[in-house]
Amino acid sequence: MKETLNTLRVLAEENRLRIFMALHEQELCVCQIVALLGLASSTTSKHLALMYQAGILDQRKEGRWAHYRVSREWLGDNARLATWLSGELAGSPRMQADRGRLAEIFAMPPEKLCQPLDKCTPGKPVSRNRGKQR
Amino acid sequence: MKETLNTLRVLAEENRLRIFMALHEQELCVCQIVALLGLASSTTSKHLALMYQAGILDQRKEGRWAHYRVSREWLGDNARLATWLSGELAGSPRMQADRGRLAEIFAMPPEKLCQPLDKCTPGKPVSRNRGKQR
DNA sequence: GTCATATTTCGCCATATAACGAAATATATA
DNA sequence: TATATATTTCGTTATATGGCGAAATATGAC
Repeated sequence: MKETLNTLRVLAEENRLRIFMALHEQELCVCQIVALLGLASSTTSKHLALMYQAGILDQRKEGRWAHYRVSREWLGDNARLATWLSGELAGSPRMQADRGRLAEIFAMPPEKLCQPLDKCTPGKPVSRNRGKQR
Repeated sequence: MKETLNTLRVLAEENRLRIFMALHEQELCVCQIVALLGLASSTTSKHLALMYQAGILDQRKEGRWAHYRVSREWLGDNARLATWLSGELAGSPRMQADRGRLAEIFAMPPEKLCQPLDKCTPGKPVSRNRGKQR
């Protein structure tokens, strides 16, 4: 029960739900999630760590960047919960707005935001509008 | 999203999860739930009210007794979540202990606990071991 | 009516947690 | 090495919430 309870507790927070939906189908680096949520990076990092410790997120470190996404294993083990969540949230105005915001983030010039797909190197020109990552 | 968030928040608490599992397949009155959880009746009542307001529980008032059960409508609308929850929790030692405790509660003499099926009237003899209600 | 009982509401206390900024850590670049 | 940047950790603060007991409410019994 402890684990079930922890899963519910971790997901029962607005910004973590937003993170879940954003990382459900794509991998993002912390700075992108910070830009999406509009929270302090320290706060965002804490949310990500909590979700990672709960097994909901996978982490991939690459240089100074940390990339997160929803764990495939977790999705497999909690398919019904994930399906319920997606079904409930997909049409929510808040999540639709987040999807739009994410498109803006992907389109941002490299000086403004780290660019994980291109090693987040500011200064080097980076192609825009690459679409979904992976 | 608000409603989804509220559902998660309400279920992300140990005693409310125990209530959910106990009321999933049977109706119980407050005093039985108090006996099951071992909490003060005021605390138990607050949990029940929270779950009722979230639409998770139905309430049926009969005389001075209030009977609760998981709402059929809610179960229909949140089947995937309910299935996930039941699957996660059914085998949990805590929930198994609760099932055992509930059997004891059903077997209790009427002087010790209200007996909703028999109108909870202390003093009148009440048949025991009636098995699951409705 | 008065009394007893089931439930809820209220007030209070202790703990958990989400937020921030500052400091620490880690890594790439000059 | 020194600097810059991405991320995490730490310390603090404000708010939310679970717990209890006491009081209030509601209903049945006498």
